[in-house]
Amino acid sequence: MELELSELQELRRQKAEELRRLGLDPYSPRAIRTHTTEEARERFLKIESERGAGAEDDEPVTLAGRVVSVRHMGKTAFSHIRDGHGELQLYLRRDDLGEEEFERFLKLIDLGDFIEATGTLFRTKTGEVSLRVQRYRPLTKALNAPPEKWHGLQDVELRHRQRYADLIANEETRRVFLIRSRMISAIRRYLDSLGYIEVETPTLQPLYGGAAARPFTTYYNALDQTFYLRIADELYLKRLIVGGYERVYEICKDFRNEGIDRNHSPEFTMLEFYEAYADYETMMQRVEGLIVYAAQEALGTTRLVYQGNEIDLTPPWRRITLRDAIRQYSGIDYVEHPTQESLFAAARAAGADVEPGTVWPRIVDQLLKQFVRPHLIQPTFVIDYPVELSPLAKRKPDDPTHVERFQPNIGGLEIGNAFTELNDPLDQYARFVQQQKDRAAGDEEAMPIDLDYVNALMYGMPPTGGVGIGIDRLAMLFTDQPSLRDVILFPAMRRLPAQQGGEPTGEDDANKATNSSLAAT
RNA sequence: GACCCCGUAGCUCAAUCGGCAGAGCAGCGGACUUUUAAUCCGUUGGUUCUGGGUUCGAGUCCCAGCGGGGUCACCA
Repeated sequence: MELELSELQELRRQKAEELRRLGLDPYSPRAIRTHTTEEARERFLKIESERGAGAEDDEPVTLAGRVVSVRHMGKTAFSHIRDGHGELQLYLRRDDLGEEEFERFLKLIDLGDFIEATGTLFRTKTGEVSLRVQRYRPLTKALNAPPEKWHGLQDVELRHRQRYADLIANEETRRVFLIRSRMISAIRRYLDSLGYIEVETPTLQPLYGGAAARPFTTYYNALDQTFYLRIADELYLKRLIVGGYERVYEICKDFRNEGIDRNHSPEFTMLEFYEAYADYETMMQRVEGLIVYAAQEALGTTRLVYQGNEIDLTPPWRRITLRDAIRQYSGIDYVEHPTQESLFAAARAAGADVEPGTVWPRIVDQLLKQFVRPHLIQPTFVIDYPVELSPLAKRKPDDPTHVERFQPNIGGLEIGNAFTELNDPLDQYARFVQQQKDRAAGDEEAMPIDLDYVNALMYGMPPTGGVGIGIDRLAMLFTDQPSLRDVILFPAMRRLPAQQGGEPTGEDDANKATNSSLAAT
């Protein structure tokens, strides 16, 4: 099958052919660079500080990178190349390169190509550190022209479908994912420094649990059974606490087969960490410490701006019980409305967006979402949730209707969920049974009973605190992005017919799976 | 899943009330030996997302579809 090239692509292909005719490989197997652009600039600044203004390097350096601009002026040309560390200007003169090489650069090197350039560092009269090129060599011919140089790539769909082009065109995109990466590595360093061990638990699970969500379903051919992509790793991590590890964490993808919006993605990244002999008080301090450290490492500050709001991460963070928060922002005290009918009426009267059939816990949740969360701009722990909302959390000793649970909220975003873990196996079993009743009553997201987990608890889990942090939401906060998709490198998109080289072959799996939502369709 | 908005050159965007599809960047040709979105002269490039319909005439209006975005629902 012949790949059809556009007019512009064909022109560039011909230039690649011309390079070949000249004995130059348009797809060189290797680059031989001596310095990154960053190292070259540092080198020159050092030389300049030693020898004074006007100094020029006397040793040649070789740089490699993508040509991102060319300004031709008769018998000279300026060009910027970009590598993974930054950009540096090339200064090309016909008198330095010879007429043939100089013309060849102008004729055969395009924006987007990778080249290698050797020369000496100096500062132009306009003050820019530059490389006076003695020779250059093509490394990679780009057949696609880069997006518009001034506006970059704006089309949201293209930016997501072709993230590579977005990264080439938009400095901001490069910044966002760099910060995300630094944030995650800082999180690992922080937990490692506290003696946490990083573990890996199954992505494909025979039974899903640890959260209320609809799973993606797939078929495990080798085991001849339906499996689920994990919606959480919670129950596995707590099994490890049962096993005797004191501090464990995992950063992984969770999958929830639900809607996509600016705060939700069916495939998202979660950090969960569990600590024996700790409770939710301890874990609040852990969260404060973790996020402050990550911000300091990734951003160099603990004061940030999210969507126009200035946020100060300095601990201690505000704490407010869920009951007080809802009372303060909606005027409703849900404790005074223990029945669905009563709470529903009060919620409706307050203007809450709830349907008549909404169950009691969901009304509470709606009140939280609608009235409280938008006000939680500065870091705030909302604590102590009704037991009905939290089947895996431990009850408060002085109030068995509530559990020791908190959710950190920053910038109006719910960035996590945590509690003192329920370690009473019989209470846990009873909660599972209640979930099963909810499921029978039509709650598709109620958790299935996990008897093996109950069995694990029967071996004894010490008092334990656990936390889940939504890494993507934290990345939104750190990078001031309004949508989760802006901090996910390759957000899921519908497949375009034109994108396929052929039909995908996932049919066996799709046919066997009772729910083929995971399989290619 | 419902509703609303968007889809024009490789990219960024115009196109009056329904009346000859245009500009900038990129590309191509040329001038220019320190430029910074270089500048200047010339120039190529269109299935206006797809398929129907209305009309003398559709980028524009109507219907359906595809793709994306937003709001809602769903998402402890």
